[in-house]
Amino acid sequence: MLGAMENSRSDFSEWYNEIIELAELTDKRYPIKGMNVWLPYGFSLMRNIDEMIRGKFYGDDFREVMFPALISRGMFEIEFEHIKGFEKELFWVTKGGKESLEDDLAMRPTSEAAMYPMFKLWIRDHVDLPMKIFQIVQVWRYETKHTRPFIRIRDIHFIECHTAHSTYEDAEKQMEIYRNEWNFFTDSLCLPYMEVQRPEWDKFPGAIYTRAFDTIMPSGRTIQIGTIHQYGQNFSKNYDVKYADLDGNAQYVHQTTFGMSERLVAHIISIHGDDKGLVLPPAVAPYQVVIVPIPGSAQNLKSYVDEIAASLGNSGIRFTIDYRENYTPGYKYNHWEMKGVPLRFEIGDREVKNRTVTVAFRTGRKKETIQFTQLENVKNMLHDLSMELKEKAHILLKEALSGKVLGEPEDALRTPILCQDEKCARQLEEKFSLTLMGHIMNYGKEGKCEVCGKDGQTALFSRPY
RNA sequence: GGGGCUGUGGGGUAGCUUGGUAUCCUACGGGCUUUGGGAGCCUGAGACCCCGGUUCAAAUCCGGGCAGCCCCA
Repeated sequence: MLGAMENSRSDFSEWYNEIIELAELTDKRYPIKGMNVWLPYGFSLMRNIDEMIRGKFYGDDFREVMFPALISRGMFEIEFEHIKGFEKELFWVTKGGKESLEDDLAMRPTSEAAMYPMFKLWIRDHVDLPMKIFQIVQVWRYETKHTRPFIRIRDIHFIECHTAHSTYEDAEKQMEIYRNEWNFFTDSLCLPYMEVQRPEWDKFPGAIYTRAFDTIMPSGRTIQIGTIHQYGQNFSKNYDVKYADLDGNAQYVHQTTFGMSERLVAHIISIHGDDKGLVLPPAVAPYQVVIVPIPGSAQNLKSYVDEIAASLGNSGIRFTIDYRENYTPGYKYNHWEMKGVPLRFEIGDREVKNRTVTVAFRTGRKKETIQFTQLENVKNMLHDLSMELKEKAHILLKEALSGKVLGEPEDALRTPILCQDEKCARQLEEKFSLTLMGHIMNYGKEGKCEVCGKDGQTALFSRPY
């Protein structure tokens, strides 16, 4: 079956659908459009990502909360562009048992409308600020078109931060903190990204401005895998979230948000995967090491494997031992490569006799044989492997930006200099048959607008997922 | 938003044009034998997406629904 993956870069969609099933990440046979079942292996990966992110947020003084999934019409329908931005993708609960509800309840598509009425109760005084909370929950969006696992779904594993501050400047500082956090996350996951300023007409409904973290897929299309939003006082004025400042005057708070989702998994699969299957970043791989014992003449194979396991356990390495009978070592090698396990230990007669460990790297580097006493180096090996992943992935992004796009026609992505004028943007969208994502903040340069010649900077036009 | 294609054991498929007994591979259970890059033999279980229509008879033809995939904007 892996044969179909031989040209992973030329038929990305087929490869993507197939590897999700083979690696047992989710089961997409659940009979409702756009809703898939997280399987143990896939959910373990997601949970490890959650934990990595959770740990960082706790360290940055966020507190974790869990809001109800339902939002009343009244909370939502505060007259505001926010609701208009979401009204077409809400799921509504309209009945309780056999009775119609007097007031329909919306399933949250994101949690502003759920949280901010509570913020109004919680925030009274400047000492209550800043308020920084996050939650990791499911959100629901009624996508009507072309759902795909992890990329466009109706039941989304979502990570959202919400903050409230006394001043716009404080909120801006928070935006900078988000950037640092995002850097940490993508470094752990070995993902490259662009920070893109969304154009006015494409920012988050209700935001003053939106910075999206866009990245490249092997198909040449781009995907947004994170966003940070500056709300200023747009929401607080509508939800009446006020605090008393030092002089006792009522002021509206300034707010920000940071959102991520299971699209992180989509990008990990896509950017690191190869013809053999997944390649998972060591920081979040369900198993960082798989031990494959190879039966032979050695009597004490199991006890030696136990020694190795104990050593890995003491080092805090996540590992599994594949003792399945009726499977040859070769089968197991392929199986765990497909699952993306970063390191494989092969333990047979030779290793038992010499007290060594043969280590195979998922990135394809030549196998190494190390002494048992060198096992403490496993963390370094995982670190080296992470560096390899990062480097390869960053090269893919840079090549895409320079026009060398993987499997797709070369016009899948364009990066001209553009000014702020919507007319110029629309003209180029028409010309390229691509969508403007915005100006690239971290890879761009300044120059003259390709259309009108006014001051501008590098912009990203692409076909987004 | 527009268009196209497809639903057959867990996965991949043959059969559909021309209506009548459902093919093969893989995975799975049991047994034996094997194990340093996808082992072999024996054996077992497992399927026509749903609803309606046409017909003596529907996997096959028609309509609707649900689901999946692809292309364009």
